[in-house]
Amino acid sequence: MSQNEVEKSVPTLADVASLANVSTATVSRCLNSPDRVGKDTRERVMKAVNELGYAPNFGAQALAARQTNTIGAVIPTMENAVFARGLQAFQEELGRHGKTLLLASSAYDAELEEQQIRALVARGADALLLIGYDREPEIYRFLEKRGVPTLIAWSFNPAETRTAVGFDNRAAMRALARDVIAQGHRNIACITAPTRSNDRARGRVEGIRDAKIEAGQDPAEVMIVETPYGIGTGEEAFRQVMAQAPDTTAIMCVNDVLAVGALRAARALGVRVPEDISVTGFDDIEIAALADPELTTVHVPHREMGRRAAQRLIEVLQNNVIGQSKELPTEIKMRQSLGPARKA
Amino acid sequence: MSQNEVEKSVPTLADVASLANVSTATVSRCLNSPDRVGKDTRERVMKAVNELGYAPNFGAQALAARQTNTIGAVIPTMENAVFARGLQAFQEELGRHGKTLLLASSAYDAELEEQQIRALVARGADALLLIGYDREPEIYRFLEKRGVPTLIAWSFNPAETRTAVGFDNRAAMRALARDVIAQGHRNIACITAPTRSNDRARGRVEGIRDAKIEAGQDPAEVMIVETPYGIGTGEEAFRQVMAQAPDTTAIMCVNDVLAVGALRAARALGVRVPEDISVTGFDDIEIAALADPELTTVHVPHREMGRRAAQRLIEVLQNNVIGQSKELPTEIKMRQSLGPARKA
DNA sequence: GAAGGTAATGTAAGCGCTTACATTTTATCA
DNA sequence: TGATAAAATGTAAGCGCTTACATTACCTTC
Repeated sequence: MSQNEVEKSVPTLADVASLANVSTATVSRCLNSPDRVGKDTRERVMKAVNELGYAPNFGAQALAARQTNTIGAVIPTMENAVFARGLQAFQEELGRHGKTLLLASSAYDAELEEQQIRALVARGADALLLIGYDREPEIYRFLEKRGVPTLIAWSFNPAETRTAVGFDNRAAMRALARDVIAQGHRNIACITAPTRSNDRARGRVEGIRDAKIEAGQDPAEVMIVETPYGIGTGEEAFRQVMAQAPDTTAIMCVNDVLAVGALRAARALGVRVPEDISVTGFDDIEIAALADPELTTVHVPHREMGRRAAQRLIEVLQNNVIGQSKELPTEIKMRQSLGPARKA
Repeated sequence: MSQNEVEKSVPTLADVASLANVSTATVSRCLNSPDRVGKDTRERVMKAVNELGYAPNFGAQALAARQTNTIGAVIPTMENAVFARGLQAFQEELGRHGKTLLLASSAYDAELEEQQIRALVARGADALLLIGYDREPEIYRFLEKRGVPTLIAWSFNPAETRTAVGFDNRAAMRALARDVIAQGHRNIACITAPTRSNDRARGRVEGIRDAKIEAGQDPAEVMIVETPYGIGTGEEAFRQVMAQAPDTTAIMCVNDVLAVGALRAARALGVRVPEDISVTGFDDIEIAALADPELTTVHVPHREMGRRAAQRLIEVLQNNVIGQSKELPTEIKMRQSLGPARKA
């Protein structure tokens, strides 16, 4: 020992160094690349580390190493099960690689999202995960200027240049719409979340129109009701469709939550699903299978998406190259809420 | 201008200072305590900041200021809606005060939780939010040694000394159990999540026993089935109760997810709820009101808890004092799944 | 056994910011 | 108007770590 007065404060690298009788450089090497240090030296240093209960100072490390081992994510909200699920997998994978998650949410508000992105960058996020492509070009410019690698999730669009790990929202909904049309439905309504600065919702709506066109029908026939995310808003939207377009035989919702709302409203109104009207969702979250009738929907591999996104970002940090976009497959879950169109 | 060669790299405080023709100290003051700087100087500096697109370097700031403005939280999992909801509110409130959330999850695993706590501290979390009291004393010692203020959420137990913002799990369940007993139930079963290192679940189970005792009944009569969190596991547990204790007239579950599982199993088995058997939940998440029959449960103010927890932690960082524990009220939501006990 | 190479360690220069303290400018008032 | 206080700004010393480069120790090899 060679101590001074009180051992009050937190030990630093230098304390460890002097205890182990080596230079700070050696201690640093011991901690960061142990094989570049002799065996007995290493043991001596590690012993000192334990004895002192040393742990590196984060700020100093970040400053000197120029990275924080922290990855940021900005999602619309954790209260939406799809994001909670994907993010959980994302965080788990990050943790497995020694990275930590910095999290912020935008409440589906573009301006708030921008603020949050800036905040995460200011907090030293080494890379960023963002949901969907839609965003002011200015933000992307900012990110590039700061050199923060960014990955898009939840969307995959071959027409876009940015790297994404996601699925083709439009194609997925188009596939489901084909099935709906195949059941004889022509008067289709769509309940959607706001499509402004939300390419996922917009793509899904487009998918329905695509299928109408394919079937030789007029895409303008599709009644669109835009409403915020929620069960209650889904109920209201259903009522609105019934009131304004009583001929409707199928309602396609851009997510399961709105669809469950529709189902509830149908029951309350005494409308039978699927005998009187069919309802479909999107996402395949837990309540989809729990609903009564069980909801026909599009299954999205949220967990896999989160996990892969994390892997991608970790790769970027290592190789400094963000690879190709990756499209994940979706799958139609045919359940009870979709049936043949009723006769007019 | 007074520049050298390429304006490639990220601008620093010094760049701003020389552009604005002031010292770095003044620039720093402009950014951190603007009122300590003259008006025109301030304007000149801010102009330079914008011109250069300057943003502070996180590591340097953290190192010099000895804080990161980052608050950590370790939760069991985001996939559980109660945590997603509470955390969402927590993060929103943090954001409102310029703090950022560092998030990790433990998957209900004590050892993983410890790792995550250490990781967040290593990433410079200024303070920590933890779920429940149960935890190795060693971890608390570590946190104290490192001087990281810690707040407990989701639990409130006057017998514990640590500061918490939560609710009294035991008392809440006791109250619900009283209502169950008042409906004539005596053969009560309890489906619970693992109670080891989970004082919330344990408290809820205890609450049932408390009520039994109050009613002059033997608390040992309560059949306990422990199973991991999930709808599927809830279903299984329900079957197990039916098989082993067919006299049971009420099943109290420690959370809504297990209860919904029980409800499903009941339907599959042709057991009517509540005519044949009553089922109760805990938490009051969305599916509780969506279930058929609607689930009688205990409403927990998750969002308020998250918000208050954030406020507390922010206070600590300012005043260096973590105040009194705060108990939040819960409320029994009487719905359809609880009814009178069937006659033997 | 001298030359040349490799492995282990040390030296010290930053990284970009905050802040205590020193200095200069401006305002106030007898 | 000069003394004095208050406000504005500057100077410079760290904060604790990483890492390029320099140095030393230790093997090989012919």
